[in-house]
Amino acid sequence: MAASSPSPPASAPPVLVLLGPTASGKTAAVARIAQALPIELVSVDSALVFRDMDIGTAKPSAEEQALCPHHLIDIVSPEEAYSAARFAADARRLIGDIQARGRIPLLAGGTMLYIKALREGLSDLPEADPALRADIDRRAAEQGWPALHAELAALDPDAAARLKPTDAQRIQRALEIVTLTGRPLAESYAKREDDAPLPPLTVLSLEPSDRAWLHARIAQRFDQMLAQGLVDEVRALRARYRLDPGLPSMRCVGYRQVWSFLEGETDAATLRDTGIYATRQLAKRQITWLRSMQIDQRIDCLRADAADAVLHAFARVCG
RNA sequence: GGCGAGGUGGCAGAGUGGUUAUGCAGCGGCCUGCAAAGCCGUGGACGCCGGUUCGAUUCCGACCCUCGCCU
Repeated sequence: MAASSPSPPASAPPVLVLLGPTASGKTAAVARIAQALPIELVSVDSALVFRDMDIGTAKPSAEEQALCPHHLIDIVSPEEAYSAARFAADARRLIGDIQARGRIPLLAGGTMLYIKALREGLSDLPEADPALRADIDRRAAEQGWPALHAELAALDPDAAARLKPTDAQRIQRALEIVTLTGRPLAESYAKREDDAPLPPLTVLSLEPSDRAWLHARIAQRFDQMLAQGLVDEVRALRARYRLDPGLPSMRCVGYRQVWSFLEGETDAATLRDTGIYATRQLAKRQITWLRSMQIDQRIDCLRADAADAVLHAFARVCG
């Protein structure tokens, strides 16, 4: 449930968690830890799950991945969707497996909802229904989301009252749940999935004390991605898979902007600008998440020895 | 040097004699099976000097600067 103190009893094998916004240096810290502790990495990242999306997701290199086993990377096709619920189940299973091997699970990434889902559990809700969603999307395109919001209000006034008529994604999900269960949303939410208790988590974060520093790093990194052939990567993806811009994979930061560029909707300068803007905005949302989360220790990623600081903090709880 | 156009918030870009568009960026926040998603909120401006006026970002004049054309 809640995170453990930094020094849990020796009887509880530690589960390490490292969170941080994009470009905060998580990958470097993981590499450092992998050389010092018997860890297996569980990626907490909604973009690293996609196969063949390497450059734009800043996927750890083969060399980095060789330092220790990596999990939940390259596990779905860009044509598919992953989810917080799948993550929670996958991570839970992996933690058990890794500990059974006598190794230490390190969960690292920047998708805070995934960690929340793992820590706090989810309600017992129906999973996504692609056909139903397609139908809702079609009707939204014809009538607009406010109309669907009104439809939800007729079915479940309380649920609708909680959502803005503009909040497309949540209106869709609420409609989906209410339609599939035939019950008010609040009733569905009240039923939690009953999971076995999770081992205690030791949660660290890498956070920038200076936003300008992060912005500079983001710009530099995006330029690097472009230089490494991000545009060609997306071109290849489009040739190899049946993709459309509405897919979760193609809505990822960078990929969405390249898609638009390849469609001829924007020029190269706009691609660079919007790619950087989108990355900054992602980082901002991640930082907002972190501010409200329970974290055992926050480490400033501007520190030259940030990776070492993370390692030392984790080494301490590992005894 | 002459003529023309223009100088509006970090950027782009409307507009008005009095109630300060808008977009982008930034910043703050929300977050239960798409979350690198989706959504909400938000500060900030009229080149400079003088004049007209009850009142000028808006009208007039000078000046400075920018761009284009001409010499």
